[in-house]
Amino acid sequence: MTDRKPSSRKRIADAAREEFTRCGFAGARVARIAGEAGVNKQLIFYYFGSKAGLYEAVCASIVDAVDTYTPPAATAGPATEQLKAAVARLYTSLSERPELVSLLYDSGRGPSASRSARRIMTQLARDLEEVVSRGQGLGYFRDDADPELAAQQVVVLCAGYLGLDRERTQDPTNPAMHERWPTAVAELLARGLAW
Amino acid sequence: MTDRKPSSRKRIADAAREEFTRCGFAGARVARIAGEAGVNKQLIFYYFGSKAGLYEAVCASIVDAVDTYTPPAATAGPATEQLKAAVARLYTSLSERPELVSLLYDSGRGPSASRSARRIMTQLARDLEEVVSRGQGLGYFRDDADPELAAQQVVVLCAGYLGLDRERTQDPTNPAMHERWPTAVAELLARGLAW
DNA sequence: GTCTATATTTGGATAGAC
DNA sequence: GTCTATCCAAATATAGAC
Repeated sequence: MTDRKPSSRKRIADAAREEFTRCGFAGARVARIAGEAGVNKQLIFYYFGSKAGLYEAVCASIVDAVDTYTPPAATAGPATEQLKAAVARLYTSLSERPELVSLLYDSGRGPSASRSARRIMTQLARDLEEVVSRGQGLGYFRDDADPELAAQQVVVLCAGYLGLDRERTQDPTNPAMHERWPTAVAELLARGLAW
Repeated sequence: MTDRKPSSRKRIADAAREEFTRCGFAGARVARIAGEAGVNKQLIFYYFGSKAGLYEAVCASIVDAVDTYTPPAATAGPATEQLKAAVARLYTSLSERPELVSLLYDSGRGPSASRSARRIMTQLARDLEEVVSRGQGLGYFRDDADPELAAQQVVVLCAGYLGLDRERTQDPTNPAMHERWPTAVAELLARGLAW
């Protein structure tokens, strides 16, 4: 609050995250990042050494953010409601943080992106997995279902959908789909997990 | 058979498809494509004018291939079996043609990739959509289900999974997942569509 | 820490011979 | 149609002043 303007380093990191998200590692331009951050290009090399170094720093901070992210306490009520809420949480998180989706689907194309992608995937699935397990324990869901698999299916359904061209998934002329998707995902899984 | 060696033009196009698939548009290198095709770099410009022109030609040929692709006649038997077979077909197609997945998730980053991605998506969903509709008509599936939505969910589940880092989805130390995934997808959808 | 100026390298593209 | 040689612009990176 007191700092009206973040440090140069932070502004660079923020601008870089956006640029890498939009263009991928190869398509990103250091000059654009500098311009967007309002600093000299050279300052980027001063802080991060190289474009690759900057990319790795960005990946690390993204991973950090999801690692420390604690999902809200479980909603009370029947397991299907909790599942619905968990899917909505995930979908919202991914919508608000396009860098997660981008990193997931850009891995293997940037330096060391694979490892980051793996951790993000695991972390994102965790919340879901717990909800499913708990639902099983309480007898709401089939006990021969695999919670890890179900969680992965949800993550793929959400991230995979949002990873498709934004012009379509967030098409202003058809906002319906963007709204309907998470609901449909929750419904599908609820049926998949029912006895 | 008679041509033991395809034309230069074709070899360039093939090499380009692989390079763009692996590296994306921005990461692809014209020199590497030439090397892989066993031709001079200049020849690429002679045929395709520019890197962007080459990319668009590759996209067009990919779209063409899926457009003319006719899915095998429906398997006889109960709808859930047909669904299972259709999912397996889709998953196999996508595994064998990584360029489809790549194009789907690289759209918006290459010239005119969006349009191609859209057509591919639609085309891939078609087979599935028919199977679901037919299953509904025969009373196997809930008639309040939306076949288009179900088909899209299947495509996202398959393409979204294969789009994740190959080191994971096709991890040799864990080939189990690569094998299990399509089965799990079919099972999930079957439950989702059941009465 | 931040800038100006510049070097270096890479990569897309052209000219022209054969 | 295919090659050799070369150009030019763009992009990463360095040097050094303030």
